[in-house]
Amino acid sequence: MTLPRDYRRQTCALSRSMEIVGERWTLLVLRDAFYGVRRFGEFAAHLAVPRAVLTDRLATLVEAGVLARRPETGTGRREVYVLAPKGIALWPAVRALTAWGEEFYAAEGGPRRVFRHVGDEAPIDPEGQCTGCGTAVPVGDVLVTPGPGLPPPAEGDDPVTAALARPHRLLTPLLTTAPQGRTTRGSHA
Amino acid sequence: MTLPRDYRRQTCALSRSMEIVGERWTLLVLRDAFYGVRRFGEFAAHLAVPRAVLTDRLATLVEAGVLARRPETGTGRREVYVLAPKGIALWPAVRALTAWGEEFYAAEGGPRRVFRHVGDEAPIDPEGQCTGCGTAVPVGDVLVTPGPGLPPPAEGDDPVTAALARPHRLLTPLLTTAPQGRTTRGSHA
DNA sequence: CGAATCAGTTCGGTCACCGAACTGTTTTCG
DNA sequence: CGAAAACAGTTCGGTGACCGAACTGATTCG
Repeated sequence: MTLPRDYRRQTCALSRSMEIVGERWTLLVLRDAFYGVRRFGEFAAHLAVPRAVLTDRLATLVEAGVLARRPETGTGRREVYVLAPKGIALWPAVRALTAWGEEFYAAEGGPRRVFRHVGDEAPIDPEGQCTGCGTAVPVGDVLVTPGPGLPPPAEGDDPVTAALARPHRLLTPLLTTAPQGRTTRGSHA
Repeated sequence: MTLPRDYRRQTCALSRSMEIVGERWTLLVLRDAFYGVRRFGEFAAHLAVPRAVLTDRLATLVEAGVLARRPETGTGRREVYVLAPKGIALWPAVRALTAWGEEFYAAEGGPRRVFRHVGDEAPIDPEGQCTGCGTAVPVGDVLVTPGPGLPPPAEGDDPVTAALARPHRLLTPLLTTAPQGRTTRGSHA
């Protein structure tokens, strides 16, 4: 595990952020963590990231206090990675970048996923306001729902992709059963 | 110039964004563009990025429609890089990441820079709302002001750094006079 | 004209990333 | 219990991106 690459001689706060979350794959790992992905194999299968890189990113994020590594609650004795408060504070950034991608690289037919307010199910705008009730939606009250641009579920989908085809609340565990074998390739995210 | 690295098999909108703005230095280039940096040499001196990498990033962003390359208005016949509407739409993402860095990696004494609403000069919160009047501040009405955590101006500062020690409105040209020689190292951002 | 400025390009060295195979432990199941 | 699968990483060789420094050619200035 290496230290994050430094943007030397920079005093702007954005450079500090980029040292933590600016490396390849890091923001995709955090997005999955918001979606409720928690275990090493789930991240690996869903993202199709080289496992060594995933190891490095998770360790860096844990060391930075963005993620926490802790024993799985309930049954298992396995370790899981969950967002710490410092990681949850990145939600506006993840939402803004996702919204930008939806706006300028929309799929045929419309957005791939829509973030909705869990109360009234109205979509959330790129700034985080509920378009129904007008309030700022806290991250725990965000529902991820499939949009018209989402590809239909396929046979070879990994369990994370399959689970994300159904509405799901952010920060709640996505899978209860164990994911399958490690040779499956990640497919859709 | 190479194509942006692909996050294969990903259908999430965030992956599309990361293919454009997820490469090293890219978001720092865009931040400088919001600050009013426009010329190749200004970016190079302020960021201390390898010039070949800067060439690649600017070309990628122009090709993607995030920046526009066009002749300098008024006097010069030189080319400048300015934000296109698609680039301006990235402001919420840049603001959110900058705010996160200020929150968790603040300098001694406080924030390095504060974004304010040009009307009432009240600070803008991480979600883009003016803490004074409560409205969402459009990017053109944002004032960047030095904060208590900003290092004092030094002798060797490049012109961009020096100019950013004074309040400045986003998207307006930062420098009117020509920047100095290319051997100066970037210092502070 | 001669010197300085400027926007890139070229180049060799180093390091991060990649994919695939492998290791050791834990869990599942006959 | 014992075998087999699942799981969380580690190891490894190859490739490409990034790095700093020097260089090029066009434009501008004195």
